[in-house]
Amino acid sequence: MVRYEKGHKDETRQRILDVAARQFRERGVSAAGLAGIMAEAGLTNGAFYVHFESKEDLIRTVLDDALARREQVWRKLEGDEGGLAAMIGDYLSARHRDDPGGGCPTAAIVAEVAREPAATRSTFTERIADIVARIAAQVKGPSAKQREADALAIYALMVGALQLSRAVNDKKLSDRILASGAAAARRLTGAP
Amino acid sequence: MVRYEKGHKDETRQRILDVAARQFRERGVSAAGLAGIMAEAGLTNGAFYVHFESKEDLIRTVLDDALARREQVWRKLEGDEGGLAAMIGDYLSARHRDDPGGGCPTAAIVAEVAREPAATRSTFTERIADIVARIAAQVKGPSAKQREADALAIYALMVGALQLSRAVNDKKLSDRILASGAAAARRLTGAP
DNA sequence: TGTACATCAGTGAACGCGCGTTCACTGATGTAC
DNA sequence: TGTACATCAGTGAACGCGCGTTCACTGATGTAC
Repeated sequence: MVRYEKGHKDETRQRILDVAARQFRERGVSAAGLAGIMAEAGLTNGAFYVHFESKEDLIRTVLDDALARREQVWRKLEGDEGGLAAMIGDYLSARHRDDPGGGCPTAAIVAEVAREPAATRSTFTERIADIVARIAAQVKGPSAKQREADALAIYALMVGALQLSRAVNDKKLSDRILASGAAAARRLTGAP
Repeated sequence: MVRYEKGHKDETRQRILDVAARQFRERGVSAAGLAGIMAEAGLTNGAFYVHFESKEDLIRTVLDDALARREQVWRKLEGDEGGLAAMIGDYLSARHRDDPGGGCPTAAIVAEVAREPAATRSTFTERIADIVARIAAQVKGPSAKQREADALAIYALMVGALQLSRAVNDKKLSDRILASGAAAARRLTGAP
């Protein structure tokens, strides 16, 4: 019925991943259903299992894929002097706050990841370690240990502030959370 | 069938709230079902609607109740010199990390709160504002504005670090997240 | 060149199950006469 | 004092619905002879 061009299956798989990544971040991992994801990808229920073993497999793959893309963004900063400060401002911006579906997977689903099986949490751990290493490479500090510590704190602060800014129902408070978080994160970078 | 002692209904209601607060934090708000909550409270499905209008009503009430209790803990620090530093250490401890069900509701469900209706988010906002005000009262800073900004950043950092420490599947990294988060949060208090 | 068959991404109905919610009913108590 | 009735926290079965997963089937293509 369908003519299978070369790479057709890979494209379909990537389309499912993209839709799932968005829905997981927008609705939450446990609230997003496979039927809804497949429908938005233009497919029916059954085709899901041609591409993935289970929902857990999908979650793991989405995390791996989405966080790897995030790391690429951080990697671009390498060697850029004011890059980290700019990245902090971009992360804690109204635009990012108002687009959870297209934003940081960690901020959207970190609490749900904590409840997932070991395999999923291990995938998450590897990707987070990479991202933290990117931040650490941009931080001023007397030792590698101190730079990693500061990078961990900066990332935690960004993730926490973005989530709080999304949860509160008061625009001005939400804006203050973003601004205060960004200012404090910059202080932690050790920049003059 | 049951003899209704004075305050019996209030006790039952509080028991449902306590069980729900624990299950919401342990499993997540959308993954925790009413039937399971009622069963653990020693009741059957139907009795739920004698006490609450809907699941949303329960979520709102749990948030109000659990965060008000959290604020009481912060309130005890008032006037205590090293109280804030101790509180940060307690919040970012292995004990708190390993007991999500009995811990901070914000760290456990803030991302889900962001997806709730306005009424729920407003309740959350009020309680968060109270807690941040408690932290601000303990922070050193040149102005009320700066103290609120620092308090917001400290709270965001604590929430983010606790969540990350729970999600990663590497004990040593998890411990480093807690320690680095606590050290950075203390730096933000403005203490010498 | 034409025919038979294997491949495989995708279809769509069905599985058992748990969800939030509703409702007729129970039965111990308090109140009215 | 005894009887009739109202109250109401709680029971337990049922509602429609969506969940993750399974599976017999479809039909366009590539391959073998």
